[in-house]
Amino acid sequence: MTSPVRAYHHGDLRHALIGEGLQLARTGGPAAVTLREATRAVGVSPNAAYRHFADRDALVRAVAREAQLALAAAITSRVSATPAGLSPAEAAIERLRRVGLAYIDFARTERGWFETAFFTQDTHANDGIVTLDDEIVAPFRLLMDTLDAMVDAGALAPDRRPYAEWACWSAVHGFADIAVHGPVRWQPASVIDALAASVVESAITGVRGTPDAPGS
Amino acid sequence: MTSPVRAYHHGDLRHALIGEGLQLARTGGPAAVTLREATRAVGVSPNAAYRHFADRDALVRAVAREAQLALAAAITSRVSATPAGLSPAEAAIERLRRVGLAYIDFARTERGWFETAFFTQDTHANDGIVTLDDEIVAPFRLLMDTLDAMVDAGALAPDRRPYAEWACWSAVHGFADIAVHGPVRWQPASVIDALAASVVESAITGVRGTPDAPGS
DNA sequence: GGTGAATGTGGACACTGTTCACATTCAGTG
DNA sequence: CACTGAATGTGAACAGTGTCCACATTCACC
Repeated sequence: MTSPVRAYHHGDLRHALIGEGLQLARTGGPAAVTLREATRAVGVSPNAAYRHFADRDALVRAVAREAQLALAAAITSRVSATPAGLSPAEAAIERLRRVGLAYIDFARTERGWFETAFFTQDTHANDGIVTLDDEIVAPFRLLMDTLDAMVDAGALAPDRRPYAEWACWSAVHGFADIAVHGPVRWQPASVIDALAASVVESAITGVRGTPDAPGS
Repeated sequence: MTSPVRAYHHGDLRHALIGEGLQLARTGGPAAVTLREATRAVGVSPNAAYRHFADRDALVRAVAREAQLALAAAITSRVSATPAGLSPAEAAIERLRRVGLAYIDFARTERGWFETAFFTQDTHANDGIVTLDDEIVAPFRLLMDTLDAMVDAGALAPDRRPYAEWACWSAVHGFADIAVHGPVRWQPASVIDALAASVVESAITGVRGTPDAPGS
């Protein structure tokens, strides 16, 4: 679109740095997204970054937000592929299952992004009161909607809805973390798949209060 | 015991560095345990550390192991305090509940140690086959034992035992991580307590396949 | 007592984030 | 069109980090 080479002004350095940061984070996690490497890759002096980010941390946070969106996209894609032909209740449960499995798969296939998405340094702590909604990330909102839909479809008793999002997110996020960092890490993929499925089923059972009826 | 000041040889530099590393990790997490700071605090030249650790990473891993033991101790202490007078099945479930709550409390009160305990850099990747047992950390073994005891006490159906450890650990570890890094972080302690209790109950329900009978 | 191994030191290098003063370019006003 | 202030990028520098090298000191043992 614009002229290919600009001598001085880059034009959109901020997004270029975020893009480069995403590439670095993808293979090396949040620690790999370094100010000097990102600016070097873009072909700009290290200090140029300071015109667009207050801090290295600000860059990492911007990259983290993108990684969160990538996670949300992966979940949405998997949920959208839910097959037709199920009863409303079955479909709602199947969607919740897909949210969990997509979350875990993303952590395993895009480990660097997953780590980056949940990287937080405790700066910006007391900048006023932080309401929960301010920091709700895209994947979490997807989970909330899915659970609400389960209630609407009669797949989840309304009195079991409160706090259900935390139980689900905890189980899935915890397993994702363990599968990426913990002792499961070296197991063959097929074993991890089985464990993931088991954990997700257990989480669904825990939330609904009763195991799903077996069958196809 | 030994002479208070040694001009050259420290005597037990390795443990001194680990101890200093623990102190640094406690407030600053794994990133704060730096080779130069640890050696400085001990009063020794930075390179002295290389006689006892191959790497900065090796030091951090040694500190991480200590942090894992601290976590295991916190869990054991809480489990040991299980009141008497419950039926064997009730006691077994109560013990599992205490494992989970102690785990979460440790993460919240000793955040730096908790982060350090699960800090892993992917070095030593292909040094031969790594069996699961090799890397099983102390807290995980505690969880396994507790679940086995539940089966013995009739509080958990034997066919529900397989994989139960992963469901439990995932839920509890995931919530701990969220409570420390995620959006729950800024909530008042009472709210986090309620969420933690809810998550643990849900995990227990998920594993057993049916909600616990209400009542004390 | 002497000798080799263990341990600690000092200096250096590359890399990082960050700050300061300065250079260049853009955008808009007279 | 010229000028001027704001936006943006540069260069040199400083402190801090991990790590390697050659060297110094001390310990343990023959």
